[in-house]
Amino acid sequence: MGLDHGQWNEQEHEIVHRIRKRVIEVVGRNMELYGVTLSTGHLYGLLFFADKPMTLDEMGREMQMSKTSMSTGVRTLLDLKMVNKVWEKGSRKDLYEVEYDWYQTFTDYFANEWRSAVESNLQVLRRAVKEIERLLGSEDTSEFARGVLERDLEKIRQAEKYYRWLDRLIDAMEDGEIFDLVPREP
Amino acid sequence: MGLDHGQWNEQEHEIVHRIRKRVIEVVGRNMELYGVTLSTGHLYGLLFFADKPMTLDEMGREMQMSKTSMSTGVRTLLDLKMVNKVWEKGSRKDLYEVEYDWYQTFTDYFANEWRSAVESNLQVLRRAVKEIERLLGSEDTSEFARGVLERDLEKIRQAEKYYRWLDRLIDAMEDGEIFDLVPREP
DNA sequence: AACTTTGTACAGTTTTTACTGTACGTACTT
DNA sequence: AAGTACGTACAGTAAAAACTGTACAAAGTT
Repeated sequence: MGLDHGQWNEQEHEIVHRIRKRVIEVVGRNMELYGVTLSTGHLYGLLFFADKPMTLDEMGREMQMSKTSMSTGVRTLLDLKMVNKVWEKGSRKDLYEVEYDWYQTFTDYFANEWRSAVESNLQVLRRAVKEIERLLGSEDTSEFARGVLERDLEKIRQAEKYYRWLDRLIDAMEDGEIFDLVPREP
Repeated sequence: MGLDHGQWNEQEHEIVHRIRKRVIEVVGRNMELYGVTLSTGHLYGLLFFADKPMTLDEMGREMQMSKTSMSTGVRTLLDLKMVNKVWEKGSRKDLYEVEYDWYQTFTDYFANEWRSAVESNLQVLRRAVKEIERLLGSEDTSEFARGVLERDLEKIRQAEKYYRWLDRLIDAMEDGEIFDLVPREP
């Protein structure tokens, strides 16, 4: 697990390895909530315990997986801002380490993933509202169609309200207001 | 799309169908954030516009999919509390309709999915902390191992803090406190 | 009690996703 | 300029997930 075997005995190494493995396992598993693969979650766990930034080759060795997989895994985590690329002079390999500010990770996740979902939804909903309103205003629309359209419109309006709320919630996460309501531990 | 063709002309039906389809498409797509399949997302969209609770057979007909798929899809949505089972006397089929309170849906999602993730993580982390503390207290642990263990312990403690925060955030969602910070629209 | 209808378990198939190995472009070294 | 090391694009393969059809248990009807 990337630990120097020279300076301690095999038994101690085993114990640390076992503890880490269990933590990595559960952290990795629950990362599926962020929509990442189990193995990408494990990669994250590996980086979490690494005492220094790691290269793709090192990750591949530890994970017993191809460098290609490490490359794609790391990129996923970069997109989620869960790991950072680190520069170290002298090395021309790319180095990566986890973002240890998990509050930041959490709020970034919403700012990235949820925001774009909310925006695209709102856009489509607004367009649908417009179109329905146009139809309701038209002479040619039958009474029966009016009924259907009005019910749809009401539903869509409700959905819009919800998405606007979600948008504001994401704002509150992005600008840290959320920590007024639910404070961090010191 | 489950609409009675008798009472309006084909053209009107086409228009409504097109509008709904676009909304269903985007709602369904973004439901992948909740970890559900695209087709389950579409099923949700279908139910969203349905003017009455639907049976599995009706869903299958509309979605052009097997009843088995509808059964599993609906169950997924039930687990997420995104649809409700509805009773209607006279019918011995199960009927389902969407939960229109999307605020509720959102907070339930966190209360269900995220809560269990947080709890399992905390449990494992606490256990790891205990074990590390025991090792640090032992005479047999080498200096080098102490260094490693102390660094791990610090990381795990940070993680614990974060999860406790998340736990409180989920509390705030569950009991509606979140709406004090980010109010619903009237 | 025999017959229907309904929902789902299960096995098999198709589709999608994850993963690997090779091949190559870029950039640094000599 | 030739050589080397690095990351990733791409194509192929392995693994996983989604979906279907059949079969059957449970509950209702005749």
